[in-house]
Amino acid sequence: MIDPRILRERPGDVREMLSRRGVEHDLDALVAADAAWRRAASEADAARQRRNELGRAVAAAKKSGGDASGHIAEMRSAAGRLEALEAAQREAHGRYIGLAMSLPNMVHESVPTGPDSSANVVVREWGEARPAGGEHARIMEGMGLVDIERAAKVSGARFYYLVGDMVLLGRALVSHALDLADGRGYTAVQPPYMIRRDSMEGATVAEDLEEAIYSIEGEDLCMIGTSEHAMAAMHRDEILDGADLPIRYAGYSACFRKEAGAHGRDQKGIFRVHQFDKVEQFAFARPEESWAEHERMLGVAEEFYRGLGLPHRVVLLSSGDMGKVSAKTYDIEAWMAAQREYREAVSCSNCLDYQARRLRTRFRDKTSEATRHVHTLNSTLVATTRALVAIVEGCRTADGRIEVPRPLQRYVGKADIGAPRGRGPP
RNA sequence: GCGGAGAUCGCCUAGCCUGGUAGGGCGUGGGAUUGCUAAUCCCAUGCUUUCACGAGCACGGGGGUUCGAAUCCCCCUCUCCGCGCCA
Repeated sequence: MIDPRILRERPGDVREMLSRRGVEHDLDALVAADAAWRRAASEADAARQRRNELGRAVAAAKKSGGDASGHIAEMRSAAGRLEALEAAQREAHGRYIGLAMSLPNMVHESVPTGPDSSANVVVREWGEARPAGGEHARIMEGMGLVDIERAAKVSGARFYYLVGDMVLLGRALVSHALDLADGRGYTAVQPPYMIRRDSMEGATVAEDLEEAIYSIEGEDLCMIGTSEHAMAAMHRDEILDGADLPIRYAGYSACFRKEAGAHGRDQKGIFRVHQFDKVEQFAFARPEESWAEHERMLGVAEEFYRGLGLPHRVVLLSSGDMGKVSAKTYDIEAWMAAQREYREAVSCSNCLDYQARRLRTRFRDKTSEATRHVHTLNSTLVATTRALVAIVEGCRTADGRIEVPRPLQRYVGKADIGAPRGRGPP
């Protein structure tokens, strides 16, 4: 949710945001609902004040043994009026919230304006992006490192069994990411993989909830699409101590995605799947420090890919390509050698106070001070499946083995991966 | 899953039976005094809104009864104890 003050004082800026994002939204209805709600609230407020005064008068009269019947009669008639005013207030507030919750976040001035990814801007490139022939699905299946067919039989499309050394390599990515995060001031957190619907609604927008998120039938629970969802909601309805900021978490979890809008895209292998493991950077920051935190966070993710020796580039997403909760997003796109393309491996966003407002996460330095909403930021450190694809396609030796990136070797226990020693599935 | 007990302003707690402005202690912040640390005293210390005075809201959440609910009734959530089941 954006600050209602922006809506009231600078509606032109909000309109500009909508046009830059290419999103339709009934702003007039939202502004009207805001005004109606505030009016209804102050009317109901006045009626409550009158009721409270009368209540005190009744109590005083009864205490002194006097006759309170006159006041009680007046309260009786005021009660019906108050009820009607409260109903009007509830209705107006519901209308306002409904419209405000679906309004996307403001867009930062440094974000390029454009309809889609074609307007994204490449910020920098790293490493030598060499094309290669071996497609990850074929390589991995050929070496018995993944079983897509049986996963399809058991679970359906976009699932996979990882097998043998590929499991160790995935685990190594997670271990290395957690160690790096620890060294950069992040506290590791393994969050709940299912969260209640109202928590999910605070962390994401309604349309993503429908398209991307799995719900548990018969329960008020959703599967997280990323640990970001669980981390963002972690301090909901809290007032944090400003001295504790920034709070940096490295969320480690499985991620679940419906991929409902992706029919036909990236069908092969483990590139686009319903489930993967991810280590995610998440930060709660002071508003005046959040842009520096954003760059810092991107830097940690870049450090991870540089350390693995994986060629990649940093891209600043355009206004039309960004998520609705983000004010500015960088992607790190890793080189996928067989696709001969850079593809998204990391997404690093500053959400300003948009999530914090929805989740009521605030802070202050002294109890005498007014509360302010924190800023929330999130960035992938590593999504295992995407990184595995980049490694399998990009790190092949002349004799067809997969070279384990140096920082991962201590976790995998070997320098390269060949065919399994007769233990893989036939 | 069954039985029992609970949830009050950062922490502890009173109030609930018997409905009528949510009180106290600790901690924290500010001030006074005392040649220091300490002790003592005063003020402030849930949230929202207001330039301010003030007003409203708040006793886990939501309904209901009532002129009026922390208090009575119903539903839900969570915590603790015992039993059952279980990695």
